[in-house]
Amino acid sequence: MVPIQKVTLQDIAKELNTTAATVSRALSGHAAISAQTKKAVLQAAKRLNYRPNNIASSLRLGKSRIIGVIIPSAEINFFGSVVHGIEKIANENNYTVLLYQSNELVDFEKKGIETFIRARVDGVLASISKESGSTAHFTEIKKRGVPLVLFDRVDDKLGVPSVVVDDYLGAFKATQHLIDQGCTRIAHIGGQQHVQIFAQRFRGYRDALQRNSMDVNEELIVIGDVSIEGGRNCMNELWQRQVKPDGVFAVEDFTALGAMQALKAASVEIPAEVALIGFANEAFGEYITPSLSTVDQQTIRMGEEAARLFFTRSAAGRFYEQPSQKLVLEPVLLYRKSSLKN
Amino acid sequence: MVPIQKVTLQDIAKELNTTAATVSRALSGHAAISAQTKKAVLQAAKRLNYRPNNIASSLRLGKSRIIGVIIPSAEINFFGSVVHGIEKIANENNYTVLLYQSNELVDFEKKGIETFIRARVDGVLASISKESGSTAHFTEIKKRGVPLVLFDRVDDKLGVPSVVVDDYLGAFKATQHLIDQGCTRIAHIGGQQHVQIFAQRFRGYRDALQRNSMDVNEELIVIGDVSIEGGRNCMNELWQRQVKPDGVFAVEDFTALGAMQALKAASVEIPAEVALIGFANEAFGEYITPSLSTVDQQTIRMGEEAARLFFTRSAAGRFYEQPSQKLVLEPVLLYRKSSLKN
DNA sequence: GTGAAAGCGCTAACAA
DNA sequence: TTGTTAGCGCTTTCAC
Repeated sequence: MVPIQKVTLQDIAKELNTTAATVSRALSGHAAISAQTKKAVLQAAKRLNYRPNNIASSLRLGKSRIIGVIIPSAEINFFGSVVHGIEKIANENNYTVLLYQSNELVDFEKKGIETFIRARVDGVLASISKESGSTAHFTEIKKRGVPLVLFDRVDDKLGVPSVVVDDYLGAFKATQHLIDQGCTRIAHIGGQQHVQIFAQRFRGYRDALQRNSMDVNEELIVIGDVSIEGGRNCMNELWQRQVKPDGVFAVEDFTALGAMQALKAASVEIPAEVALIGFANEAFGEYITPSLSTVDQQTIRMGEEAARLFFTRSAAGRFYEQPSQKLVLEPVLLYRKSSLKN
Repeated sequence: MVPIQKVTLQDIAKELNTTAATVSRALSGHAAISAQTKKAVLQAAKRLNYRPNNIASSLRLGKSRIIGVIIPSAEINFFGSVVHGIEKIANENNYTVLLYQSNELVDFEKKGIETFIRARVDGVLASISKESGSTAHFTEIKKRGVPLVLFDRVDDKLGVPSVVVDDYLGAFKATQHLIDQGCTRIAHIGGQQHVQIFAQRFRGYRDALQRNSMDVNEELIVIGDVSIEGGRNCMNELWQRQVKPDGVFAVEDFTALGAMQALKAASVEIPAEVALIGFANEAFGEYITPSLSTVDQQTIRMGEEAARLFFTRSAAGRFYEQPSQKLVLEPVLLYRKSSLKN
């Protein structure tokens, strides 16, 4: 039989023949309180094992000290890592993070938004699901005056602050790296071009070639599904064409993994015959053989910056009464075995 | 300039010349309400874009409809997957899940517990961090009458319901599988024996050998650090000994990965010369070459069962006034290329 | 420096 | 079927 404790400010007050108001002030470090009372309250609180009821305080204050975060999936390393960054800053500000997974589906996204509004979170940080045709449901958050910050998968049309990584630059750097390794026939395995970030990576690839006075050869470009399967198929197709690549920039790590599997199956040496680089720095990249060169997207910083954007803009006054900001982070190249010929 | 909406039951009531109580009843599907009123309320609620304030309702009802979950790390695939299972059942019951990462540190664990108590969560599901010398801080939850369910990393001494996987059986099956593949010198790379689950996996390995009338040879057993590095070192040590194994059961997937790297470095063919199997079904196991055979720990089900334990026991009356249960799930073998000789 | 009183938004017991 | 009233636990304004 377990006795249930439900100690409130009242209980402490009774104990000391004073009122809840005084106890509240003592505990919250209010200035106008005698050292003596304060000490007595602190002791009694400890003795009775008092724990503040955040629900009551939230109701009274009209703020919950909770940030709601919507991500497509916690199982994608990228998002897990961003959340880490968010949590860090949130903790520093005595905020708690509530997580919601959209599973890349608009319906879940809507449910998440609904949940957060009901929970009266103080702000929402979100990365938009791939499925999102319409992003209208996000305006509901804004309409209610609840701060919204987008990260990575953003929609500029929503007119809210956001944090992204420079996909164009990352792709440019990755391609330049292959050029530096001596590759002369660099292929690109790309993703659906209606997805902004994939299109930008494609642009970065082309521009890097041109900057180095190299031709952009259609024979070396193949667009497919962004997945292991997709990478495998694209690589096989590339390998059957006239011109064989000696370097491959894949739009994303899982795609690169598929390409690697296809090359291995064809007994092509990596990186000796074909150098390979991906994008995203997924966890498995370190573990596979050869380890996969890739572009790190500064995930932790992305999370930190998104959270900071929420806090600083909220502190500075009404969140939406400031010009919308877009923070662009610089990606970092990770040189691993799949691309280093030396 | 964004107008901020703060619509309450009162606002709807005024609109319809009735009271908040009636509106509340209409919205919550109370029986004693006229179809007409109900319809009018629903319409008005929609028109005014009303959203219930969970904070107020939680305070009133004394329950938050939130489950707090404490896990060591979201970046370990295993836990991410368990959380998925928890969320599924939570959603079905209209509950929200609050996640807290302990980073394997007791201090964070304590902070998580503190946060959850303040947030007045209706229950806590937790997996204990590796560091946990003492688990006394968990009694704080129980003492307050808040339901606590442990999963995977449990402590029977706490006397709370729990869900685990049968580590002994998983290890037994894994070893039996290597025997079935024709291995006759099966090595074990084990983890620190003071960790319960590692000791049990060791036991399963030995018993499987004995059941098949095979010797347990000390030459084929090496205990080390549970990590990639540890696996690599242990494998190298094994390979320098008199008796060379033709099968290896590693205590865990990362350890198996290290072993695989060591074998590859020594140009040993897997599985032809040495068959290899791990434990945990980490994501990378599918992607490496050869793909890693392993023991799946029924993560989703573990999460589901833990959540169900919370709901059913809570519904059945006072959570702690029932005998404590321990649910043991049966692990499932995943046959992949690293162990299949056929 | 402390107390009294009100109210955040909701729900439930009771009354009508 | 609906209204009245009270109160969940906290914080804050206004007195004193």
